[in-house]
Amino acid sequence: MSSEQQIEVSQAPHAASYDVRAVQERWRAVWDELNPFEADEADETRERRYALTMFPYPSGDLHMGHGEVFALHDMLARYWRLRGYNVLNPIGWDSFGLPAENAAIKRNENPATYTYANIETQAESIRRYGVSFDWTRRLHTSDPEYYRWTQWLFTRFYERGLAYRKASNVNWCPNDQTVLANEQVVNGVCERCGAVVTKRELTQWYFKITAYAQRLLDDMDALRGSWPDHVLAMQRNWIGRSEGAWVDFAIEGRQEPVRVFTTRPDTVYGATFFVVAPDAPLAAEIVAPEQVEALAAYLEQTNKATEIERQSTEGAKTGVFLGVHATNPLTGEQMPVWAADYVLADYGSGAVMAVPAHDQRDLDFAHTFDLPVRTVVAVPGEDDPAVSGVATTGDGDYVNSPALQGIATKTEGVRHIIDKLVADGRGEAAVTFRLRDWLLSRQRYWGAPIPIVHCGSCGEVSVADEDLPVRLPDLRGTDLAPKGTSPLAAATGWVSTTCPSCGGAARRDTDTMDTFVDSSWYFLRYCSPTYSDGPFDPAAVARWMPAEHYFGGVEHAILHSLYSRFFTKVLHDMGMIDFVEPFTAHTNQGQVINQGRSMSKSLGNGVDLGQQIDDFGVDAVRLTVVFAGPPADDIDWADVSPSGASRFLQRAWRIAHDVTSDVGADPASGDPTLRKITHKTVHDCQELLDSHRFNVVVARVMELVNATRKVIDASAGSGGADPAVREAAETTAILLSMVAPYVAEEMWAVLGHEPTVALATWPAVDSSLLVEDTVICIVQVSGKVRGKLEVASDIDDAALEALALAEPNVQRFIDGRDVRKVIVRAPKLVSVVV
RNA sequence: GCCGGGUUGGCGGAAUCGGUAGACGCGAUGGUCUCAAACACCAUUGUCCGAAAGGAUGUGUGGGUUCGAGUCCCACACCCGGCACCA
Repeated sequence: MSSEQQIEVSQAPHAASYDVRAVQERWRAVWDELNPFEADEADETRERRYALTMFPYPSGDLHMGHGEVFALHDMLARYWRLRGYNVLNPIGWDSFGLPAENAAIKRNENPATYTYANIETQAESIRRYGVSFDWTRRLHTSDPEYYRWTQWLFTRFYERGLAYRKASNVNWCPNDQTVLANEQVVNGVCERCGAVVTKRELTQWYFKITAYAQRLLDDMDALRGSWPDHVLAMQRNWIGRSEGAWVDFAIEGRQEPVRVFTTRPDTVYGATFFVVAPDAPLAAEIVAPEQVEALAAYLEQTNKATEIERQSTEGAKTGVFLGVHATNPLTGEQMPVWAADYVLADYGSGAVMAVPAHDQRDLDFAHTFDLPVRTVVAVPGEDDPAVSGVATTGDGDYVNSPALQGIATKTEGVRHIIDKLVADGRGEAAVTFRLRDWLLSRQRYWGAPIPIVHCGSCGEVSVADEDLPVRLPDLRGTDLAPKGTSPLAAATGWVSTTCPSCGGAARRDTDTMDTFVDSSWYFLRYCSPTYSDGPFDPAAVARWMPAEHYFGGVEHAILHSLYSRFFTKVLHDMGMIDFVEPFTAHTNQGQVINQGRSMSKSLGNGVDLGQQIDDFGVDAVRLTVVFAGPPADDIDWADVSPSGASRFLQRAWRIAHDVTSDVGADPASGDPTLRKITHKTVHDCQELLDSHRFNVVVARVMELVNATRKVIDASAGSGGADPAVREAAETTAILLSMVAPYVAEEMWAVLGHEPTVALATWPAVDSSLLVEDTVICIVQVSGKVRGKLEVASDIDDAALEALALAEPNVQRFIDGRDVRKVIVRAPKLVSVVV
């Protein structure tokens, strides 16, 4: 910083308030010049910490949700910086994606135009919001220098067999005209646009995330306690591990037996029919000639049903007999084989053994089609399902089960049957997962092109590293309109290329990648955003990763988090990084709502972040969201008071202006009570911040300001000369800088410090000031508070007991009764039992 | 149905080691200032009894453990979130 730079501060000595706008302008300029928030790549003396927050998608300007997450995240980042850590706090944009493409079609332009204009707007708003980002590391996933490496990673996954193409029945959004991952279909509708999702048989690209299912599950153990419980629970549900067995069923007319998965191999004796998913290849394969037509009709009916109808558990079961029989491997009985849509084609083998007595779905189906029910577990206290119509699943005595005589528990029964199946060569223990492979190809333009070339003679060939990135051709307007195939397919000049392998004519793959691919590794790129020899500099990543804390929305609890965890594990296996989990700790901030409901145009209850800032100032808005409650809780804007926050900040500012002692005045000579409060506040705030209880930190700073005000006002206005008041005011400025950086800078400057409170350090706590000379001791009689005593904090038990028993009101309640016991917890409590 | 989280004044919340329940703030009421209002400042503010001292009661419901429970245990109710024909 040049020495001639002077920071002008509103110096009117007894001004009642400050000009919020002027202050915001002034300090933003100082931060831009000094860049106090840049991570120091070279500094080896300070411990490093990586503070990560989910990068925004550039649709329009920032909204209240951004205001909340940035305020919370920044409080933590600034706290770490104050505590002396070398903090990496980067920002970027998740800038590929459909909204920009849809906007571009309407505006007849390239999506980049809209995207980068929005990014500039948001960047300006974020800077105004005073978030302590390191702007030198800014990245955008739609930049060719970024997606070059997204493509590079794809080719590495491809080489390892983790990216592959297959044909299957996939989710199709008729509105966006693209396929969707399972994760993007919510209650049968497109998560993005709300259109009812249908199924289509298409060949698509997948990432083999299922190969990592067990590790994704196991490694969550290390996250317990530092990730939200519900996020871990959601991921666990999503992965959906289940233990059971593969059981072989011979099917007439088929050479090989069909393996089906069951979690209840102990109920094979109760299997009375066999069900295949109508859309599984197996159904068409085994159907008897005379039933081919019936199956085709049923399949058509099933496919027409929307996902919502199909997934509905209401309503009668449907199905069609396939005209063949399967053999129960334990009873040898012939069981009819049916096709029914309650069996899912892509789970297990797409077929199940039906045990109607002990599975409600099978029982409902059996009732609909009048199929036999055989109870094999007699559960005590429950009616026979064959009679009651309610399937039982509990432990009980096995009946009709020759191999399970005398066994009384499910666990034992399961193990027993698995052993038997293994011995007979008809099955084995098995684990299946609900998790499916990640469908990553999209038939849209504004994403990273899949770096694969299709060659007539060589087949799929990945583009050579030195030819990356495969850049998007410049398409705009109606060229981008959804047609069911990728817009890239229409760019014929772009599509035709030469085969990297044989040099012959070939075609580029015309799909682009799901934007979740882009965001699965951006946190790694931040560590070395301009690195050109790979997606990231391994040394830089080793320095900063894993991120100590990740702030973001709960809407990414499954998708983005799971995918990022998957990428991290793959990169670990590739030897590029030495950790297996990317985010050590994770917090989901709540939503900002208004009047009990989500903000929406139709309800007219929207709250505009920019307007709030114009009305109350950045500091007051940030303080409001932090003070509203715990970070994970929703904030109802109708319940909070930015004007109250603003009032408090003015009070704090006046404290600094009332300080009349000189810089460096020795606080030791100051008011001892205030000093204790100051040091206790710093000490407590440290613990509160370490456990992310940011709202309580604000409350404690408010208490400090209140206490300081009292001292200033006490001695007829001369209290401002007390060095303890200066100490309190400086402490307030530093603590406040985490939440309300602008007013904190004003305070810091008026207190005679420069150049910026952003370079201040956490106040040292004098532990001798944390010890109270006297404390209030409460005295209970029969568990009720009957007296309070002010006693020396080092009083011994005997003396305290004597004092307590002598207290008049305590005496009154003992009232001559026998004192049976006295519990003394000196110096805070005496409990008298009568 | 399964999984996860929760239920504390008029409101947001605090009490995170089992030890004064209601910190801090909002709102409300009264007051000072003002011709008046706004702002600001001061005081009061869980409920009930009481002039006060003080007492009773009180953290979703019912039980339990303990000298002592918002906090621990058991059962239940309700609310929020996620998943849901995954065999």
